[in-house]
Amino acid sequence: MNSAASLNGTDSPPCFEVVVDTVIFTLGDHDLKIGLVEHKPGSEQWRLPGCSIAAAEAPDATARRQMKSLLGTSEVYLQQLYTFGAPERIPERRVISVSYFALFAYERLHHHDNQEQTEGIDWHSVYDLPPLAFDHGDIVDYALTRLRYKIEYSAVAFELLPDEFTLRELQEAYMIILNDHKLDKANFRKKIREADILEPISRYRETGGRPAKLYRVRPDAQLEVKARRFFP
Amino acid sequence: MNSAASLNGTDSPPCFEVVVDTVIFTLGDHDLKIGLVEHKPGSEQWRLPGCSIAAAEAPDATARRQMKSLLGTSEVYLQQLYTFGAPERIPERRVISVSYFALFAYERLHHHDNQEQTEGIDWHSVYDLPPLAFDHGDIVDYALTRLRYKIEYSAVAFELLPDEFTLRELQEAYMIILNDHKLDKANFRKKIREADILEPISRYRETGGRPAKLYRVRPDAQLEVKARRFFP
DNA sequence: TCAAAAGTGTTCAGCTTACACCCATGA
DNA sequence: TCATGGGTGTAAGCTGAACACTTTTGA
Repeated sequence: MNSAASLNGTDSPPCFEVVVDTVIFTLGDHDLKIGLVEHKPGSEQWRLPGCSIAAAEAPDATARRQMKSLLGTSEVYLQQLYTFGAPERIPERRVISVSYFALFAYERLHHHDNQEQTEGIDWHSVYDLPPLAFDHGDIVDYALTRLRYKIEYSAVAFELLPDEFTLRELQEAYMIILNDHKLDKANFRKKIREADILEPISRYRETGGRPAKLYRVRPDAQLEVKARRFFP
Repeated sequence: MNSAASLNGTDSPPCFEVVVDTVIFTLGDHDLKIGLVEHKPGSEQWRLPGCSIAAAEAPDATARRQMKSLLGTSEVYLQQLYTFGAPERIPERRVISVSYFALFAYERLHHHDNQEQTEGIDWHSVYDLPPLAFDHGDIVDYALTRLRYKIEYSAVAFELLPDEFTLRELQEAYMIILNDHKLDKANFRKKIREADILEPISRYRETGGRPAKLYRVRPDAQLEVKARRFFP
């Protein structure tokens, strides 16, 4: 009954399978979507794409390898989220999951070289998800919360947009991710202008009315905004 | 060379030792300190207290068990931070570390029943740390960053204070943690008052001058402050 | 009566919010 | 010339920073 024994490392420690599960976000059809795979073929249940960590591999590398395999590129914004390890999270197995989120521009799904690689993945709106296996619903909830926090003090929203975009498209990205469609256009634009992270390019996007100027992220932009103090 | 094989789980996945490493913060002697253990007896190197996850144990439970063992109580604020798993992080071993931070009121170190339990731990100022083994310096840096973020949008600072405290003591806690000793007294108090999370008790603390009213956290207080928007 | 520390009110600059307005294009 | 969406300026109100002030105790 002496728990100090295991603290001292005198027992031989147990051994675990460790996987990386990734919530891949993308923006398309005016919606925020994540990539899911069918849990069992033909079943109505879905799960996050997951991948075992290899023996001599860092978790970050596992996540990148997974993106390369699923999306055809590992040039994806990736961030570790949380490690889920409740013993009962997967029935009759003991798997510890290191979760990540990935941000991926929708246009790249249809333009990269080996398009067939993405076939295993189905895209589902985060606002209308099917039943998810295991604790993957919790992982998605957590990923969405963290994504919303993240876009408020850094500029990761650009990772979900094409290289060139209009200010309206950027604003729409924020509104979709935050699920808040009441952002004021004038104030949004002023903030973006003051943040000094975009530069206009000399082309325009055709819209229903006046054409919209196209912008891109300044190559030297400082995307991490210094956090203001909430409290006190 | 087909990475899809391991994605599909057809290979038998490798197996890892997984430990919990905890950065235990406390406030004392007008300083922010963390608990360290000697890496090897008599060496000048230190490390974070760590503990292997047991076969049927959630990582959170491992962290609580560790606190019970080290501090004599598991009633400690605990939060998971990040999972460090680079293959070279520990020479000649393969250990994945799920890191946590813990917040613990200093007074409890000297008042709880089995005081001798804390003997393995030495307390070191985060502003003057000895050399740390492995990647534990990175873990501490990250924990400190996260603690500073956390106290700015939630009220976890109280976890580091005794049950009863003066407003000056609270302000000092913030100044020490943020390493910013220029907080304005009047503005700090106004913020705290408006946050409506404290209640005065009818006793006072003797100080050098006018006695200071003692406060405690309101039992029904909403300690997580809703995040304001940084960006846009 | 003085030092020390607790505790409060007031001003001003800067930011957020709300909203009104003009501009450029296609039908 | 009208509908549509792009794009901007400004006034009102709120927040935060700075600072001066009063209060209560012990020496």
